Amino acid sequence: MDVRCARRLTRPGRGGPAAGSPMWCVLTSKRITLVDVALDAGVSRATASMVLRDAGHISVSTRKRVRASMQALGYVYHRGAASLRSSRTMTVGLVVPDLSNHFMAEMTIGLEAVLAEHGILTLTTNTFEDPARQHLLLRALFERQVDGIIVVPALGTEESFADYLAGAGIPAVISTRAIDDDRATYVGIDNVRGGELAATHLLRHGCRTFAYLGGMPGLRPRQDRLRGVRRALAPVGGARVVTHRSGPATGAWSRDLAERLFATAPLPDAVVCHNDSVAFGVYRALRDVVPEAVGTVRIVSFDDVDEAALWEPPMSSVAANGREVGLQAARALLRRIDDPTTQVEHVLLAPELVIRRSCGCPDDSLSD
Amino acid sequence: MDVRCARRLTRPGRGGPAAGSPMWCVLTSKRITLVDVALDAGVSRATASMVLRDAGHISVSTRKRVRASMQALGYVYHRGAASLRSSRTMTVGLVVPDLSNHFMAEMTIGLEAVLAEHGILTLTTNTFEDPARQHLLLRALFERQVDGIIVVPALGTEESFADYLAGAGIPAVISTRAIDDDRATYVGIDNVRGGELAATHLLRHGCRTFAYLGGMPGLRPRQDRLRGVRRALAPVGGARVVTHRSGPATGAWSRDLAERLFATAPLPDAVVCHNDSVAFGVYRALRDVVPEAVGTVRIVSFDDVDEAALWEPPMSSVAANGREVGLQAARALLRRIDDPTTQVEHVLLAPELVIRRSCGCPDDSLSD
DNA sequence: TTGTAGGCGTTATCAT
DNA sequence: ATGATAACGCCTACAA
Repeated sequence: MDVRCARRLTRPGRGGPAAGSPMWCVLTSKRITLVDVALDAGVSRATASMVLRDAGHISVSTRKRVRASMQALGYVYHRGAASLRSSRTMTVGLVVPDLSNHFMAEMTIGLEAVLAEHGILTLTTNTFEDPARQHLLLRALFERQVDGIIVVPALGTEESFADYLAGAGIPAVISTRAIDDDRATYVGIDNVRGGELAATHLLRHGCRTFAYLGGMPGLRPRQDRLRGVRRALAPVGGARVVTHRSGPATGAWSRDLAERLFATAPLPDAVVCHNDSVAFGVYRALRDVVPEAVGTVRIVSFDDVDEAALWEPPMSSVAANGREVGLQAARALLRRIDDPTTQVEHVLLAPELVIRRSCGCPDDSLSD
Repeated sequence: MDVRCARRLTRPGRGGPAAGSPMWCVLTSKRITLVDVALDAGVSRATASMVLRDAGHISVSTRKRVRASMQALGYVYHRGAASLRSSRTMTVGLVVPDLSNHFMAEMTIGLEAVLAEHGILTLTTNTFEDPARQHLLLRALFERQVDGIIVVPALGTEESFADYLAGAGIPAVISTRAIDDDRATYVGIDNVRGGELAATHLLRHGCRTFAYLGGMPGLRPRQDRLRGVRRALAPVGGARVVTHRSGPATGAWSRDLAERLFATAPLPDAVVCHNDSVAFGVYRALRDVVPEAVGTVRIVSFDDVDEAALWEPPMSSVAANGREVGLQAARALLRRIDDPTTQVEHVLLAPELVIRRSCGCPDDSLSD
């Protein structure tokens, strides 16, 4: 008996397994391939392949026949085999330092959504901010012949990383954390502008002494935001950044820091926090060590996570739309995959200051 | 000239590109394969393949020679081709409804870490709680021949889903949201126990009227937590759940709801929130409509995200360790991939109540 | 210890 | 419009 003639084996007449059930393959553990379909439909592999991909010119009747066979046999496309031949895997790699960071999770979702729209799946990898791990993961991605790659460089990523990436010869986009390299597209938010936005608003409230808390020193986002703050302060006499401390952008860290900081030194007029978590930690510390200051210090942070609006006081925050960054990054990558000769791009998304009460506004009234 | 003899083309003597540079492949766009390596090292494809995988018995000298050639030519393993032959892709699929949910992001990280440890990469897909999308993504995963799959079923997933999954014949684990099916391993937290923990503690504070807010009605976690609460209340005379409302477990939703709820009805003694976000929204509503109640209503939530400890008042929360769930799920999957005949498991992780002040404890003193 | 000869499931290039 | 045939890059017997 010809095993290839699967249909006869799989169709036990009325009352058998539902049409399209992969029962047969489960029972015999023999994979249904295109030749099974072709045989069943009475055409050649080539023809079957073409109807599969809607390629070439196939008569309606054959097309129908082949589709019916696919259905009946429970055929599932073997993209791996196809990739071997077509050298497109319809898979891209994503390398992020920390998926539990809300911004990056949002970015990932945005990315994944537009890629999936195009039939492309995402290999997500988390580096835990470890460059060595990042290198390993990148290699693993290359071994899988990803069609493109999106990476948010880990803290401590060396210069050579850019070479490695460029050397791989596949479309790449760097996101969120810019690096000094012009061979890969970059997509991120305009952090300098964000810093300016925050500082300018605080200045209007009459603030003159500023603190900047949180964010890792080696990373561009912190440098840029701080630069933005300073740029806004520069033209205003007496306005300056009196303290800035770098560190992991977490509430646990900032709480500890702020407890020590505010117990000894005089409070600044304003503190701009690297992100909302940092601000949350600062508030906790304030409440615990100098509760009377909670209503006085003006605070602005970055990201505008959902909790910001619920915080007491409602947090003024520079919104960084991670979802949008993801969308844009994916689209930029798609453009380069489509045509690798296209110009390398630098996409900078404009942030927006969401004014609530932590900055000292009585409510949402003070327009910007 | 034989293109296969790559070494001569790629080694322009001293001063050329760094050893290991994939310069050649970039210039000619011809992929370096195992036969290039074999030719360069003067061995057969098979031998080269074996040193690649540390299989068989190869003499040290050949092994060294082959490795050197791989290095020199900038060879990168083509896992897709290998998969075609070995039928293992070293790739698993992950299907989650919402990566921006902190618990799921944590789970994903945990998962991905242990899988990566084993050389397995994760195809992450987000369903946005859409069963149709979930079906599509699942199929895309199958087409890529994933070695296994981990899924957190989307809201509205139908019964047939279990059949589809089982029919695919690949190792699968369901996580976080149990479904009524015994063909796939399940890994999640013990939500009934969690509910009991929360309610029991609140009972000790003298609470008798309870509200349960948030969580979607069709999902097991909500049903289980509520069941746990009720089970704890049952033996106590006069204690009961006076209101329970279902809905998306977000602060925006709960804030709206609570504003309406607490403006009209009398406040319950205690409210247990489906997760921290819900609790945050409730507090915002309380502050906005009945500020005097902020210190009186006792609140316990689930998840214990970082913000919970920083909240005012510090939030008492039933910790759901997403990272750990991810680890366990990955390990369970690995076991089934290793040996598909192993028993299907049901792993239930014990939650832990983290007591802070929102429940009414003066500080961390009231032991449980 | 090493080499030879298929084959994995698909797509591409010819013919017909 | 359809069919035969040769890749794609690797792995697995089995033979030497």
